[in-house]
Amino acid sequence: MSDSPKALNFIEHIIEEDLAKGFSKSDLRFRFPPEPNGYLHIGHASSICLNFGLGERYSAPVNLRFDDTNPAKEEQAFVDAIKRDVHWLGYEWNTERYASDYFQQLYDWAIDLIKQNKAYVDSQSSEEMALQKGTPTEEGVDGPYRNRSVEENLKLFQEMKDGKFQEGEHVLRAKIDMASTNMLMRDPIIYRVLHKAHHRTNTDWCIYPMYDWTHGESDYIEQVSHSLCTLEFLPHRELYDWFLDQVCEENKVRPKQREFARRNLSHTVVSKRKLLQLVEQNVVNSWDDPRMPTISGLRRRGYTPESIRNFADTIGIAKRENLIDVSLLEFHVREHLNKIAPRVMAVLDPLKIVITNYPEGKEEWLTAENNPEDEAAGSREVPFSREIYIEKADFREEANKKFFRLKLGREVRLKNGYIIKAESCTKDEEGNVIEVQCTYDEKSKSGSGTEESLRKVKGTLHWVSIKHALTSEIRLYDRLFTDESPDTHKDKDFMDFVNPESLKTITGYLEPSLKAAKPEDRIQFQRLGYFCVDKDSTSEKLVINRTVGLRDSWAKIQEKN
RNA sequence: UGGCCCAUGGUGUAAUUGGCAACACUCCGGUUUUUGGUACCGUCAUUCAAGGUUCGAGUCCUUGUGGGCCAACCA
Repeated sequence: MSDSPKALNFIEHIIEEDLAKGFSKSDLRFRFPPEPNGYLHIGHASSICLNFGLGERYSAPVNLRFDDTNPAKEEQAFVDAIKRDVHWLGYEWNTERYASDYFQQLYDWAIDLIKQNKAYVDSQSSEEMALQKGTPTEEGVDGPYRNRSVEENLKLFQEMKDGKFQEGEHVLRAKIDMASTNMLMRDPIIYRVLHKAHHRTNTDWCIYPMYDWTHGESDYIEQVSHSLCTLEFLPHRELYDWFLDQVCEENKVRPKQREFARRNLSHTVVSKRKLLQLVEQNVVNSWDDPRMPTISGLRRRGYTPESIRNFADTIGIAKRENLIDVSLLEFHVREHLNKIAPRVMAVLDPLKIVITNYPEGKEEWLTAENNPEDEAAGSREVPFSREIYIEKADFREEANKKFFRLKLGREVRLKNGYIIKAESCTKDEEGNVIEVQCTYDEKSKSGSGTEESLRKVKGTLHWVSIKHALTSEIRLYDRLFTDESPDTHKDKDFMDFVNPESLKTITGYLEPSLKAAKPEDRIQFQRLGYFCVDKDSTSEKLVINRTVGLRDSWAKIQEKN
């Protein structure tokens, strides 16, 4: 894979340099480190694809490591959901790890730090400590407990561990430099007291290590060679390295933290807080609502793992601010679904057609190709009869030459069927067309090979036999936000940009072959778009989500007029 | 009145490490088509600015401009 002609991203360049400098390829190791306090979303997918993609490229192991150091926020349910989502994306982790597996080691190392006079127990309030910490432009000052004796520190830390203190009474801090230009080096807290049950260690501990102390050391324990995180952790690197300096042994791999810019997707938000707000305020129905940018939402929407991986692959990875247009994501679903989704006919906005010269009561089954992109997909039979539905938008009494569809006096091809001609139509009191009377050319049947069947007519319409149609609930999804970057406006709340038409529920009429469809089945409704059977479906009634519409150049032509 | 990071078409990412600015998406135009889909072809940049080094700069240096991050007992 490493001889792939594809251009390398800057992380890969770093790895190649390390390799060139003598780092052993067999020592390469990566990790994906989610905190189990929420659901994975499209932004995480980039990170997952980066890390696991590196694992594939270099045949290196990738661990799934849960960064579970804050029992106040973390739950087993999230662990399960995260594992399911990573798996669904198509990745296998080498080993499943938990930062909590290392609590004892971390504790032992903390004792060493204290003994070396590199850590101390601070007994001030967080407000007092914040005051001493200074600001980005002002140096901090040493606090009153900074020079406690090693013995006292040892004793207090032991008592913290033994549960002798309330939350907030004491913390353990690394003794680094209160005057550092890097705020994170101003004696960062490494342990706090938390009387909370942990989803894995239960009540074994009442002190919990902080992120900075935990993450790098966990990388070291796992011998992760390249620890990749997002840009906001860049200032943490100095601390990451400082902590590593305290424990690193010479013959072991020293992990290297490198930072990349998180990918931002247009027309959505991705912060856990905002996603939660959408759920709680019932803007969406759940975390896996098909409008959510969560992996579970995308899955339910009908996205394929391949399309998400291809998307992640083409957007790449870099260090600059970015806003990736959803159209790129949509391109990748269409690209994949075009290859794999069986074609099927469904009418979503029906107009009744009566074929007046077709015998009443007659029905015949026509052969329809399942997927023109995939011969192996075979064919199926669809029923045809005297009364069918077509889309309202496919008929006009009069129209100019650009309108390739059905109009009075003109012909059109019914997909997989006959050529029909519109003769007349009937309207309701308001003037709406409610039925069109057509005649068909009996010899024009698709695939019959007759001269008539080979006639070129400009338009081809999808249709469904009324008598045979299955009715189903169709959920038409659109972008959740009308603004491309809803949460970056200084004067407006992201909720102001919620698209009121992000979901339209209608009734659709489907060809009967869909009867056996199951949740997560993906299909193309010809000329309409890609759809996916929803888990809300019952044996009585299908519920079908629109994943994404087909590209629609007709809509563009109309927009221009 | 600090420190650090970043800047390449409308969008995202490349550029063999100083040698013809490339790929994908979008947009627009066209060819093919029993999906106005797919496929295929074509158009769209003086690389934030100004200086400097060099035979040669997107790449190196300086300054400026613009954007981002940093003061949670979160990760």
